[in-house]
Amino acid sequence: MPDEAASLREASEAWEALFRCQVTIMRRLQKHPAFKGVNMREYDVLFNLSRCPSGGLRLGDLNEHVLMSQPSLSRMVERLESKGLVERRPDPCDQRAVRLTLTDRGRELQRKIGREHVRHIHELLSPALSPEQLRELTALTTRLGGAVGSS
Amino acid sequence: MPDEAASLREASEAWEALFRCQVTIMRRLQKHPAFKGVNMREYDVLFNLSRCPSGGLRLGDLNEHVLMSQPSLSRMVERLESKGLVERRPDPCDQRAVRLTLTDRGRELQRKIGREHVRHIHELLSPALSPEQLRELTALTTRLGGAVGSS
DNA sequence: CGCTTTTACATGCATATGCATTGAAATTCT
DNA sequence: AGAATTTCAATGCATATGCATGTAAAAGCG
Repeated sequence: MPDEAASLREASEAWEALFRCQVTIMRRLQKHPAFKGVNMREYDVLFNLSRCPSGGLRLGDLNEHVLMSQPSLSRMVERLESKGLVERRPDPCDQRAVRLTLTDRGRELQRKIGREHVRHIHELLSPALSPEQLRELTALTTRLGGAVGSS
Repeated sequence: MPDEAASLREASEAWEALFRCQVTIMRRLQKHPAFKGVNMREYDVLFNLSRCPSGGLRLGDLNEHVLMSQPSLSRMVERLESKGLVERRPDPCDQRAVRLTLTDRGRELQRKIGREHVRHIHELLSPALSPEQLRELTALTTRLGGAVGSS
């Protein structure tokens, strides 16, 4: 049986390293000129909407993928709508709900920012980790996120 | 020579997985009752201050470890000071700078929250990854964060 | 079926955040 | 040394965020 204290430490060290790594990379990424008109949080919303079938995504479902309170997200979507990037329409199956979709302009902007963003990510990560290490990191974080999300 | 497109994809998939994993875990962690009086961002400041020699940390240096603008951090420190958790005193070597230290109350609070926080982290991560995997994740993110931070 | 409870999103309001800028001290340049 | 530039933190101001709550639709229940 493994030592309790060591187990606590291994977990918190992993989280600390993951978190700090994320902060460091995020600080770099969000300085990129691509995020001049739309910040990373807003981009993340556009990105999430771009990755879902044309039916659209409900606000609550979107909210699960984003680090933000429901009211804040509601207002951000409102702003994105007034910028003509997102469309909110009532869900036919549930009159309380709202279905969100990208407008054409929204989709276009997401793709444009996405292309530059991906290149920047590549510039930051590829010099640091080998392809195998990148895949290993992907596997570990995918597994971890999945396990925590469904528990 | 590796394929350019594949390399772009590997890097952005790794970042996407890391980022989403971080969001999922963070959403869980910040709901913990330990963060009732002091939120995670504030705790992170206390934590960073707890990890530095008694001389204190300069605002700008602290800012590099935290995902926040300099003015926001300046004001957060102001609030933490008015709560009696942090002390700001002029840096003897540089009259422009401020050196931040935890007060006794601040250190005590950080430790108290830290203990519960560590336990919660353990509850979330340990069922998902083996000790070896946790160490592997620590190694990869430490390396990545280090490389990006110093580039 | 009517009544209670739960779910999905929006709003009022206080507070936190970021951008642009300032103030002041250190560093650089000539 | 003196002027120009850079660096560190604080502040004005507009905006974004979160908490508590409101509104309305759906689900549960006797």
